[in-house]
Formats: sequence, C-alpha cells, structure tokens
Amino acid sequence: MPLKNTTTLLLHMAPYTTLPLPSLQCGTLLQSLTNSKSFSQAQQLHAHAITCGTLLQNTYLYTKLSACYAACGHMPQAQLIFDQILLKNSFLWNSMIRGYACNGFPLKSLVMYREMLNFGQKPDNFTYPFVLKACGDLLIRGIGRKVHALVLVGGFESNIHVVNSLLSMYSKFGDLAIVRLLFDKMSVRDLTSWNTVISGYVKNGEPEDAFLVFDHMRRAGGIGDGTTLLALLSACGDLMDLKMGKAIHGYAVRNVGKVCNEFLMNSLIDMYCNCDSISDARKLFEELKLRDAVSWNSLISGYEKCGDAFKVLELFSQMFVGGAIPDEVTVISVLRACNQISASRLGSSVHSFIVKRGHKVNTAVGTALVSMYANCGSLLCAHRTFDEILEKNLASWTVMVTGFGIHGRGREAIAMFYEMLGKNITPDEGIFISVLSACSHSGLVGEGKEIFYSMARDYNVEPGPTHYSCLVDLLGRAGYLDEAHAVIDNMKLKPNADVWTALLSACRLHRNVKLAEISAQKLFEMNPNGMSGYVCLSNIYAAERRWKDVERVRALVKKRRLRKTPSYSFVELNKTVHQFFVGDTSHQQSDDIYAKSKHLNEQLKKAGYKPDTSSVLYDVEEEIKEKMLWDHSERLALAFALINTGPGTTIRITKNLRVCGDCHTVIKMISKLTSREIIMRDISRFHHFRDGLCSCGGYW
DNA sequence: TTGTACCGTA
Repeated sequence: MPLKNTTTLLLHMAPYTTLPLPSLQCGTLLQSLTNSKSFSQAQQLHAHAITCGTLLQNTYLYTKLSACYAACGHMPQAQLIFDQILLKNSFLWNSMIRGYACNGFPLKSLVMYREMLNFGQKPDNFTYPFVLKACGDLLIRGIGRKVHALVLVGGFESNIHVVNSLLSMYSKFGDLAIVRLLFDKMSVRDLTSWNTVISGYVKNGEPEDAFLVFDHMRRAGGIGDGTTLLALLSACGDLMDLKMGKAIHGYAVRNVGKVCNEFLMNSLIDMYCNCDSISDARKLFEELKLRDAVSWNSLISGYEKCGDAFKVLELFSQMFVGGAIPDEVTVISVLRACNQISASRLGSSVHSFIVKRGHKVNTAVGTALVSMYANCGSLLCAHRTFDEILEKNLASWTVMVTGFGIHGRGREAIAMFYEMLGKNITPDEGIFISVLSACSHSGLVGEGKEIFYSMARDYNVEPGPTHYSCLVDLLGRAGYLDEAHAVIDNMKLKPNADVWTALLSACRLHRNVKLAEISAQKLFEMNPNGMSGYVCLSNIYAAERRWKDVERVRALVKKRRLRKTPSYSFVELNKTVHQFFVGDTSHQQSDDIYAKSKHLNEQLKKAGYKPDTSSVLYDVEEEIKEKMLWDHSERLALAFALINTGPGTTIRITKNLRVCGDCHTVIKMISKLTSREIIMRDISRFHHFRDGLCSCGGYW
C-alpha cells in the first residue's frame, strides 16, 4: 500500500483507538504530513501523541513536529516547540529558517540563522538556499554578499541548489552581471538554473535577453516547463509581441500539454491583454474550467487598459456569480473604470463594498479611490479618503494634487505639494506635471514659473517635454503668448508636438491668428496625423469668419484621410451610465430630450442668450448653426439629466473632448435658470457651474 | 528513530 494511503488510514483510526501509535510510526506520519503541508492533520496527530504519552521527552518527535508546523507555515506553533527542544540538530534549524523564509518572514529567518551560528551549529547545503532567499527578499546586498563569501569558504559553490539560490538572490538585487558570471561558470545546470536566469532577465526589464537565454537552453537540449513559459509570456507582454506570444502559447500546448496549470492559463490571458489582443484573452477565459480571482483580474484589467469601462463593470458583476471573490486588484481596476466614465455612484458603492468586506483600504486601494473621487467630481470625498490613507506614497500625493488641479483649486494643489515636500518625500517628474498643470488651470503664472525653474535647481529633476508644454500652457492661457513662444525657442530639448499644441490652443483662446499659423505649421510638420491641431486651427479661422481658410484646412484633413474623434458625453443616473454622441437620436427618451433642448433655448433667449456660433465649422445660415450647437453631446446629456432628476439634484456630466465655448455659456445660464449645480468634466479639467458662474474663471 | 532545497500568474 502506498505510504499516503497508510497515513490517511492511520489518521482516521487515531481518534478511535486507545492504542498509542509507536514513536516511529508517528515520525513517519509526520514526515508525510510535512511533505503535504497538512496542518490540521498534524494538529490531530500532535494531540494524539500528547494523550498517549508518546511525545513525552521525545526529541525525535518534537523535532519532527516543529518541522511539520514550520513547513505548514504555522510559525508560532513551530517556534513554541522549537524552544522546548534542547538538543537542536541542523535539520531542526534548517526547518525553522525555511519556515520563516518561505512564509513571508525573511527577517526572522535571518535572525534564526544568526542564532544558529551563535549556537555553534554549522550551516550546510540546506541552510544556504533559505538564507539567500531571505537576503534576496529583503534586498539587503551587504549581508547577501557576506553569506555568498561564507558559501565559498564552506566549499558549497559547486552545489547546484546553493548556486541556483545565489542566482535568484542577485537577480532580485538587479545585479544581472553577477548572475551571468555565476551562471556561465556553472558546470551543471538544471531547469531551475535556466528558469531563474530567464525570469531574472524578465523581472529586470530585459525581455530580449530572456529570449536569448531560452534559445541557448533549447540548443542545449533543454525543454521549458510551466515556470519557464510563465516568465517568457511576461516578456512577450512587456514587448507587446503578439507573434512571439502565440508561438509560446503553441510551445506550451506542445510541451506542457495537459499539465497546463491555472498559473499558465492566467498568464496566457494576461499576455494577450498586454499585447492588445483582448479577443484572444476572452477566448481563453471562456475555455477556462476553473476561474480564480487572478483569471478574472487579468481579463478585467485587460478591458480596463483598453478603455472598455462598461465591460469591466459587466465582468465585475459576473465575477460574483462565477464564484470568485474580488480582491484588491479587482477593486483597483474597477475604480479605474469608474474613473474613465465618471461613474461616481458606482465608484462609491465599490468603496462601501471594500469596507463591508473588511478589506483594508491600503495605500494602493486608497490612492485609486482618491483618483476615482477626484475624477468623478467629488473633490471633498477625494480629500477625505486621502486623509484616511495611513501610509501615503508619492502616487497618493500625486493624485491628490492632480485632483485639486483639475478642479481649479490651484492654491490648494500647490499647498499640498509643499506639504508633501515637508514630509521628505522626493518629488518625481510626474508630480511636477500635476502641480504645473494645476497652476495653469488656475492662472497662477508666477507660482508656476517658480516651481518650473526650481525643478532642476532644487530637486534635480530635469524638465521634460511635458513640463515645457505645461509652462507654455500656463503662460499662453494667461495671455503671455510671446513669452510662451520664447520659452519654446529657448528650450534645451527639441520641442515636441505637445508643446506646439499648447501654444496653438492658447492662440485660439486669445485670437492670435499669426502665431497660431506658425504653431500649426510646426505641429503639422511633427505630427501630420494628429487631428486636434487641424480642428483647433479651423476653429481659429471660423471665429474670424475666414471660411476659405477653414475650407483649406478641411481639404488638408481630407487629403490625409484623418477623422475627427467623435465627441460624446456621459451622465450617470441610478448607477447606470448613459452615453450621448453628437446629434444622437438613439436614446429611447430622444424625443423628450430634443423637446427639452428646444424649450431651454427659448427660455435662455428670453434671458438674453446670444448664441456664439464661432465653433461651428460650416459656412451656413445662423439658424442652422444654432441648431447644430444644440446637437452637442453635452447638451443632450444635460437635457436628459434635467428631465430625469428631481429639482436641486446635482448633475455630473463628462465629455471626452474640450467643452465648447457656447456650451460653456449655455450651461452657466442653465445652472441659474434651473437652480442646479452642474459639475462637468471635460478632457482637461472640471467646471463647477452654479448660479450662472463657473469655477474655471475662463481658464480651460 | 530521520529528512530539509532553488525558479512561477494580475
């Protein structure tokens, strides 16, 4: 009878028999439980050995028991028994060091190792792998190198397990040159050696080298296993190399075949997502028999990355039915999706879900929540959540600064930024972008300039193209067009398309046709296929009623076969997000919406509204232009919200492009007419409309 | 009285 079955049988018998199992029998059983990591059965056997008196004074059994608890990851129990053993052998020490190292307590593992040395026990070829693992996990180079030296002194440098552990440790440190040196010197390599080096290259951002090592391995006659493929799939994702990904998929089917484990399947799904092939990912997902949280998370984050927020929310609800439990990773993807479509009610119900489920709002989740609230228009909730994050990292501060910025609260954004510096957090390029654009949305020219020039001077962060375009935007919006132009001319870097785009839109705001033409020229040279520049230039000409020039730009667009991004707006009602395109008639309440628009137009005109048709790019009669303005997606969304919500309810609208000038005026007036607070998010910022005024103060 | 490793998915 195989040992495993004997074990099971004996264990089942143990509670019913008064016959004590002999010590040797207990030991064999414990060994088998150690291998299978069966904690509860170990507890049963422990109890049995106590009742029967077998355990009494039995160092052999004590040692086995401690090792078994350690292998199961129950370190307090293991430690308790360990402390009672006077005659500690190397097996016992190694078991404890392993237990701590492999169950998330690397520091304790090293403390154990130190105690072992003090105790006079010599480390052996089993000790070093765990100690090296602990050093690697803790990223402590100094101690790692010392242990390496001891390995050499002890003559373990030819032990394959020890060397494999060294490879792993140095790749965790990022010391790939040492990894390579050790690997090349190895006279015998096993699959683990290859796998360690391959995944080492992937983890350190050298996917190409990982493939080279894989080739080397194949030429040496090696066949990859699940672990090899896992690393290579990750490399395919990093390179966005779908062709290679499919090849690896084929290799997996041929060589790993039916052994195809969940890890590998999940990793394949993730690879297809990273290679922008969501349909392949979906296909695999549908084929999966057992879907765990990682399977769901992979697909969900795939949809989130490609911007399909509605699919994310759909999958999130299906996940519950599918029996998988959402975790922090799920929640972060879902919050990002809410963020994309401004689904604040949905987002806050995700927040309550987290709290109800007893999940901790840790740094990552907290940061995602802050970002969601800020991007969905609830700056207050964002701030409150931010305050609740116990350990704020740079990302947390950045989303909060961005939040204040897009809501036009520039001074608070700056204050937040300096508060962060006061906490000795080192700023990076990202947070400078946040704080600079916050200045530009609030017209804080002096403050913004000072921060820009302090970047390199005080914080050793060289301004990149994005920082320059923030500066140009800041100066340009505020009307300092010539100074903005001079900034571009004096840039240390080569100006990119974004910089010229910033100047061009400033020219539109301040109706400077001449500089606009210069900027547009530069922009089209650099990025002839970007649509926004053409739209902006057309608008500038249209505002001056220079229809021939409008026509010329239109012809250029046609020649280059470009298409304007369709404009659309979202509005959330009862946790459902409604989407409207320009001139959309597909909504079931469409007739009511247009009737409401017509009514609003009449009311506004009575209140003195004069349509500004300059954003209409067609030389048609004024009446038609006016009608075209009322087709704008943000107005359809607004009319829809006005029909379907009670008086006094705040309305939140999101638009994928910049809000047009006339819509801005109209929404201001509607906020007064209907006594509603209207919060609108466009591509660059928030507009809080209240009582006929907007928070943006003209900066948008 | 007896055996312990190294490399993996979002």
